Amino acid sequence: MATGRTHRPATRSRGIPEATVARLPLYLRALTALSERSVPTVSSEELAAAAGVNSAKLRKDFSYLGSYGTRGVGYDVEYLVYQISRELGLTQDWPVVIVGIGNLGAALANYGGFASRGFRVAALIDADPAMAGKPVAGIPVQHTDDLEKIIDDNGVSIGVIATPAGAAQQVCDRLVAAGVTSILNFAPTVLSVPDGVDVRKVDLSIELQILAFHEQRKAGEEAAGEPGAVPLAPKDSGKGPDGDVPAVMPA
Amino acid sequence: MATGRTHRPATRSRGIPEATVARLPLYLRALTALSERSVPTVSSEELAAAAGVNSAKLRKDFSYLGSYGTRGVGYDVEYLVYQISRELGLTQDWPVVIVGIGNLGAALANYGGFASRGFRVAALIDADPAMAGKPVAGIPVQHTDDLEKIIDDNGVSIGVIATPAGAAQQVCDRLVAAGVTSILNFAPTVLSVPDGVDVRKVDLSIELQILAFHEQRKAGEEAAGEPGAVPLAPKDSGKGPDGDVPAVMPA
DNA sequence: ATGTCTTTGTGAACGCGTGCACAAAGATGG
DNA sequence: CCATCTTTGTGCACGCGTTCACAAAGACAT
Repeated sequence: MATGRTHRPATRSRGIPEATVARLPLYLRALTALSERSVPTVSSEELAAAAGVNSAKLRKDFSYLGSYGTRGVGYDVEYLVYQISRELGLTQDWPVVIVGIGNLGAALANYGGFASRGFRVAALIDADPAMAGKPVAGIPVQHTDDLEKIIDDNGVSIGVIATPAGAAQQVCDRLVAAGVTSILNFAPTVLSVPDGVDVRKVDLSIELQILAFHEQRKAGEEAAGEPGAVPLAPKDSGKGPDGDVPAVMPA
Repeated sequence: MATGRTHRPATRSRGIPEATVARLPLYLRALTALSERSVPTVSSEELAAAAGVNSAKLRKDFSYLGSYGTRGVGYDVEYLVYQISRELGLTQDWPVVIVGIGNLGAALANYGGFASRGFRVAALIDADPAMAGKPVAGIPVQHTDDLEKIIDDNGVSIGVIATPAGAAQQVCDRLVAAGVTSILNFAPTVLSVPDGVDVRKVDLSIELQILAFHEQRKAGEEAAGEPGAVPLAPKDSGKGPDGDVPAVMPA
């Protein structure tokens, strides 16, 4: 691209495509593994294979960060680890609160992957008074009443919601009002937030349903032999006819 | 967002776009809520709002399934619930095994969202002999040695991997060899699988890293000139891509 | 220095997904 | 039966992301 200066004001969002941002953590993980094995350099081909992506895509991704490679050699592993870490903002410490300490919330609190890289569980919050003070993963659970104070005292800007669906929006509103601007939502609900707040959703049952769709398609195809000629209902998966009938027909 | 699957042509001759499939569970959830409130019909506008998507997108999504709406009225809720359920393959029962019963695996076993719609936890599997026989979520944990037999006996085609990263690929290989063709992977590793096997990845730390990127960008931008609330000043308030001092230069 | 070989960085084409805007379809009321 | 109103279904254009293919850049050997 431009061999000279960026042709755009600094106030504009840096031109890194969202899809690229989503892959940077993947590259970082692969690079960290290489770094631990003291591998000095790596080619786009090798790294792409380790990250499970196309090598041209990887090179283009890195080109958005700048020209950190050496032609004929590859990329310097340590240098790239640093650059990606910096780009992702992992050179600083991010305090995180987890709200909703049920089975999932407790698992998240115990999850090593959080602390491993830049993230620190600053507090655990739950609405159940019986939980208050009880330590989970070595951190005492605090009551929802103190949510705003906890956010403020710890300078938290990232919140994790692991509450039941019914409580998620309310918790979300309070987090945002208290200053949280990034939310990772595990509750099976659509959260509405004001502009400027990022929400990422992790929905376990949706992932399973998507798998089920493909699974059914696979089963249907092998029954039909060749796809393409079946306009409707390749549904039987070999488990026998189900005799389902629509509960309601359209008027 | 938590995507991640093996690259494949995917679009069969008569295929529903992948992006649409990913939204169907969202619609289904919204429709189920309406159904429980005995709402007879719903317009694309209302349903789209409930699902958090654009109404034109929703109508186009439904058009891939067929013409189930009535112009001037909207969509019949019950009928649409049935059609989407059928399309996703949720009218049949999907036995699922969870491998790796640590904090996360146990949380998944207890997660109500699984059983709620078509999915049934057929077995819990762990490599730790001390876990064997111990009930989790009312289901006794079985040892990894019996993995193949369990898959076979229960006709399992969907597996959930919640093991440490180091064990994931090996577990994956055994699942696939035993007949599993869809895998939901929680381990922070890239799994390689043969063609015909679908993998979806849920990576908690990647989600957080993506949030951190946006969070950093937001913090960097507001340094450019907005008076008033400055919640917390990031140490690395580096604004430009250039100008920062790298810790390590490429050799 | 020069040539060869490796690997990056990127221009360009392509395909997918999104959203606008509108005509067609059907309900509803007179 | 006709007019009007509501809402669907979709043609179309646009932008993003992916991939190919190759010239440029540098390492390395002679």
